[in-house]
Amino acid sequence: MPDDEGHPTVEEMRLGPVLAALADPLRRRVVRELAAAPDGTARTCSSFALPVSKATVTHHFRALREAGLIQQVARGNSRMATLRRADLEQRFPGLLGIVTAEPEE
Amino acid sequence: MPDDEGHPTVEEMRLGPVLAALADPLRRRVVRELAAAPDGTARTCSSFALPVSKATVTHHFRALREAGLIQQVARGNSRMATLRRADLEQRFPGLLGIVTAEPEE
DNA sequence: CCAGAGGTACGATGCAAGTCGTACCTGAGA
DNA sequence: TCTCAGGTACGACTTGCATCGTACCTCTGG
Repeated sequence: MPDDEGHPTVEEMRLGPVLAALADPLRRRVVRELAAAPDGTARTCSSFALPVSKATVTHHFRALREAGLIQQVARGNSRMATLRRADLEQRFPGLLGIVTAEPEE
Repeated sequence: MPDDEGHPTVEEMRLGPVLAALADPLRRRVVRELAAAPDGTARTCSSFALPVSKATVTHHFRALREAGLIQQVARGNSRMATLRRADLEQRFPGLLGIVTAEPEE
């Protein structure tokens, strides 16, 4: 069962929601940028400078979080997002590499 | 440029449409069944016995075809569908394996 | 030749998704 | 303390998607 903030466990990750989350180019961009950074890198939602409103940013990060792609932890004022790299590699080996290999859109 | 029937070339395959096509469980089921069969296996749309109407089946196969996942060739009365296994492995290595590894839904 | 099966095309419908504005809450910092 | 930036919640709107029925085309088999 997902926790209070909607993070599924590794076993709870489903391919359908994961692929649906990655079908959106903005969300793939977030995953790509996190994957390009050192493992464990935590960034705020706003640091990605997505070309949409704040409300829409929240919407996209929820989709990523509930699919299991990222983890969000409250850190003071903001919520830092980290890529669940090891979990993803265990559950869907190679998927992250495919997203990373995609050229900028 | 895609051909008359909407098949993209390997270079034209885009991750977004491919992931969007695979986000649907019915379409993943088609890909899984084709991937489980010997390479080159050609099946008719109706042979998958999808639990939807004929019109919807056509819709799903078009999505798969235009994303580049399958190839459809007219064979007499029907259109045989084959998995573009080698093309997919070249363009998105490992993706097919991830879909295949998914348990029946 | 004709009936039927396999598919497509088109229009309609219902629902989910992406988007936004606004209001609101909560820490950080002046 | 007060202001502001980071996020969330909610409602509204629009677009896209999955779905269907129906009509239609085209082969194949009797």
